[in-house]
Formats: sequence, C-alpha cells, structure tokens
Amino acid sequence: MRSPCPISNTLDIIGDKWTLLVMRDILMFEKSLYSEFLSSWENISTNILAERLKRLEVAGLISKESYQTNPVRYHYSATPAGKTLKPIIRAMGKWGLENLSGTRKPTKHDLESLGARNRRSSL
Amino acid sequence: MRSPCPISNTLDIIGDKWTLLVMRDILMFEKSLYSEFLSSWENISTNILAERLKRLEVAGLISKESYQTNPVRYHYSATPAGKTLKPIIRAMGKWGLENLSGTRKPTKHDLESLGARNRRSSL
DNA sequence: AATAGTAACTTGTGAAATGCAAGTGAGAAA
DNA sequence: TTTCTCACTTGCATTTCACAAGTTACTATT
Repeated sequence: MRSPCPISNTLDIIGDKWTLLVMRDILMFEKSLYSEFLSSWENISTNILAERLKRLEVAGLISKESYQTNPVRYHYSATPAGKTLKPIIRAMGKWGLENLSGTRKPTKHDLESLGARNRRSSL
Repeated sequence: MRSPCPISNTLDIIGDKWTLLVMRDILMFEKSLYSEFLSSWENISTNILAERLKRLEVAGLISKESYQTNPVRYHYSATPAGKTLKPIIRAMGKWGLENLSGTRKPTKHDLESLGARNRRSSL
C-alpha cells in the first residue's frame, strides 16, 4: 500500500490501461467469455488478458465459473463489489465523450461485430 | 487511438498509476509546485513526475506558468478541461473508501505534512 | 570569495511490465 | 486421424518504470 489515500489505492487496482477495459466489457457490454474479451476493439494480448482476469478475481471484483463440462468452459461475471465500479467507468465515458474528439458511443453495428453475444437473460 | 471508445481513450490519457495522482494533488489538494507533487505520500520519482507534467500539459489538462524570475519558478494549475476530471477522481475516492480497507480521507495533520501550502486564495 | 542549499529538472541503469508470436491441452467436429 | 476451437501459457524483444546521481540557475551563509 502506497498510502492510505482511497484514490491511490483504487489506482493500484484499476490504474492501468487494461483492467478497466475488461470491467467495461463485463459491465457495459455484458461480455463474459475469454474469447469475447479478446475480440474487443483494443486488441488486448492473451497473456495480459489472462493476468488481468486473475488479478480481478483475486481482488474480488469478478468471479469465474464453469458453465459446462466436456469440455470445461468458463464465464466471468462481476461480483457485487465489481459492479460498484460502474460509476467510475461511466464518469470516464462521459469525460471522454465531452473532451476527446473522435470518441463515440458504440453503435448497434459495433456491438454486433464486437463479439458480445445477445444475452437478454443474465442482467 | 486504440478505438473510438470514450472509456478507452480516457484511459490512454489517465490510465496509469501516476497521472491521476498528479491531478488529484492539483485538484483536491491544491498543490501547484513540482516540489509539492514530490512530497506526496506515494513517492513519485522525479523523472516520472516531470514526464507526466509534460504529458498533462500537452494534453491540455494543466498549464505551466512562471510566477517569478530570479530564479525562475513555475507553478502548475488545472485548465478548465483538467478540472472536469474531478468527477472521475471523486468516483475513485468514493469507491476506494467503500471497498478498500485501510483507506481514509486525509486528516488535517496529513495535509500539513504533505507539503500542500495553505492557499485559501486560488480556488 | 567560497561553500552549501534549494527548486526544478535531466540522465543513466537495472528491473518490471507489455506486446507479439507461437505453443499447449482437452475435447469436438469432419 | 487430422483439423478445429477454447482458454489459456511460454518465450522473447521492446517499452516503461524505479532508484540514484547529476545539472543548472540562483540564494543564503561564513
């Protein structure tokens, strides 16, 4: 722990280029599979993705469950604590839209080509 | 630019361990001098601090002005665009306080020992 | 006049994080 | 039996970072 500052400690968890993007995919785009995270716009590399998923699980922000055997397949989902990151992500989205040219909300077409499956169910 | 996503683009600017801490110091603790940033809890190293100040200036989030000659001394301050980062920082502070044990708001004593000078004026 | 001190950096070097490509293991499909 | 997919792991080159020391310009002390 670098300090007792809540901002600094939050940054120790989500203060890098990739962690919050994974949470964005889970929380905003309802992605849950490794392959779905990989298919995001930003081209995260496989080793970084695997490492971030582990760290997020250890931090208690996401959980991993197998949803089938033969073969075993996993899906990731946000824990209650993980879901409370939404205001931070929304604040960043708002800031980007208002301050960075070239940014935009994803279109329907974007969402389809992003690999997020249509799941009306689980949220 | 990795993608048109406003979240991703915001992270390209502030998505690292140090940039937002500098903005925290400016926006929340009213620091403005290089030496004040150095005196923060988190012990940023001089080269990283100098680099981040440059990047933030290039990004238009802070501005640097000399406030005296003989010897030349500079102070940094947030631009209007920089000030709009406050909601993000506040959201992180809130999240940290609610989710990370050991975090707390700075006490009066903290603020004094942090090197932030008493300036009632400029905010 | 010489030494020490301070502010705001810059430079050098080793360690750690990241990006990219390729490889792995378990099962599914052809 | 070969090929394919998913969910990773491993290896290696590049980039970023941390730590220490050095620099420049000026002030303050002896």
